Amino acid sequence: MAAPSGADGVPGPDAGWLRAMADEVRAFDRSSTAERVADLLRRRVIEGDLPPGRRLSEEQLVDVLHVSRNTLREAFRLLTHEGLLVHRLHRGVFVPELDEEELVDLYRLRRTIECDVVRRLGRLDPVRLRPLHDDVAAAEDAARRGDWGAVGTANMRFHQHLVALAGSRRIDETAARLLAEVRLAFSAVGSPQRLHEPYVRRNRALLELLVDGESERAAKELEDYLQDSEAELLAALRDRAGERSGDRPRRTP
Amino acid sequence: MAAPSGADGVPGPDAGWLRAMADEVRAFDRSSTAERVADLLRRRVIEGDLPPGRRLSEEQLVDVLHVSRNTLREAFRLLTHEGLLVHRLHRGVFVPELDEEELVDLYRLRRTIECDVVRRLGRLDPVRLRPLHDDVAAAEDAARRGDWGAVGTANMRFHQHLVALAGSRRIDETAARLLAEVRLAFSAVGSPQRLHEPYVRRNRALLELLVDGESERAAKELEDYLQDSEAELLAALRDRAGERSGDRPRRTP
DNA sequence: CTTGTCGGATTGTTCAACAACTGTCTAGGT
DNA sequence: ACCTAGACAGTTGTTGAACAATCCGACAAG
Repeated sequence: MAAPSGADGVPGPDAGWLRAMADEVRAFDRSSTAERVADLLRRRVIEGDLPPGRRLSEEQLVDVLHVSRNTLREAFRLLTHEGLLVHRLHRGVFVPELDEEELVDLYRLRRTIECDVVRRLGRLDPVRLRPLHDDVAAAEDAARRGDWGAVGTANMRFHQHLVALAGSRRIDETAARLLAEVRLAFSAVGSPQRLHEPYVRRNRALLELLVDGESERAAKELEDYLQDSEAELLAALRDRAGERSGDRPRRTP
Repeated sequence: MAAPSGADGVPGPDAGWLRAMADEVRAFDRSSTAERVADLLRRRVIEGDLPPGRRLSEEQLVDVLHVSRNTLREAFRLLTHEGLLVHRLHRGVFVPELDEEELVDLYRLRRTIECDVVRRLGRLDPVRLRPLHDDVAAAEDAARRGDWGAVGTANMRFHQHLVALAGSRRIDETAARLLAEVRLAFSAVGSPQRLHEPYVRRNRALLELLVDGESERAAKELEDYLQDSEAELLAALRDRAGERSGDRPRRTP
């Protein structure tokens, strides 16, 4: 039903044709207005244009986007479900501020999913690893150019393609949510180079372990990888919190 | 921010009081008509009152529930995101019919999360296992009474409390969604006794492994457990599908 | 048996208005 | 100077109605 497979009838030679076409149609008429608005806002939030803690006014956005309030609210709901906005009753929607506790929680589930996916992989057809190769190559290229934003994007796509190897819709969706939230944390931190550069190399190392079918070792490596990433992000977050409370003098000295 | 913990201030002796009260208030003022409607429908769907494949008419529900169409649609969105309803453009919302592929996908993520949570547990304070004890006891009690619906409910709560041991909000929420979908699959299958009875004993066995701190063995046991559960559900689903296509004669014999 | 067309029914989207709630500010008391 | 109660303005929650777009079955023509 909800599965986009065209596997209803004959699995004849037309299957590829039909399925590709069906997917295209689906992508085209995807219910539009609300989702288009959601796409727009999603980009803004992930890109960091909207700072964490900021409230998104319905009235204001309705004027700018020329959509009805109900439609806008539907877009809000989509993004809220993705974790990119938080909704507080009678107060509106806000760009979430990930505190340390939230970040730990986020990485907890991320480790669970990604490591488990990798551990269960075993040896697999090299063709399926192609998207991962492309992502690593893109990251290396962007790193050479010094475009750390692009490096971050490529790294995120690497992880998305990594979990996609499990071939599970629900895992893909859950991972997508988590990775979007991770990017949110990224955007709240300065110095993107220090944040992304080390993981270009580690992604390649991870990929090579997968090519060799060393899924168990790959899972172990990924575990450390994510541990380090979390620690670094946590440190950056703590620094920022320190600055914030530091530059404003105490009320009663 | 979004975390509903009341652990902001002093962890003094009042913590229990305050937290309980805060939870109660929160449960009360989460009114938001849409959420109340969603709660109502959620129960109906999980309980199996609404058969899979059934369409929920907006007009009809608006009349019965005395809410506006927009509000009802908001409730639909909430449940759609939980996987308890599917939305087909210009056709309405339906109670999903889980086919075999979907069920496999569902259990794939369920295994990933539950097993990983258990594997990482290690030895832990017996107090934290108390909810699990209660759930197993409730299931055994209901089984003695022959109330297999209650057995199913207790088993589901056992798993919810199991993953709660990880102490992660995101894991709790994801598991809740998955378990709701599992119940959906249950309701689509007859003979609840055969479906639930074996797992009462297996839940107790699992719990005892946890009491002994044998988290690695517990994870392994849980893996088999879920494998069996999936297989049984798949078989039941296949049977039902067979009956359906069987009682209608072929068009061109 | 397939293809084209029509009409009823249902959903998608928008709008405007009112009710309910939140955070802030002020007035008054201690 | 500090605290509390109450009013105020601004925002969100909810409703009902309206119109456009789309689906579905039926019916007719090739």
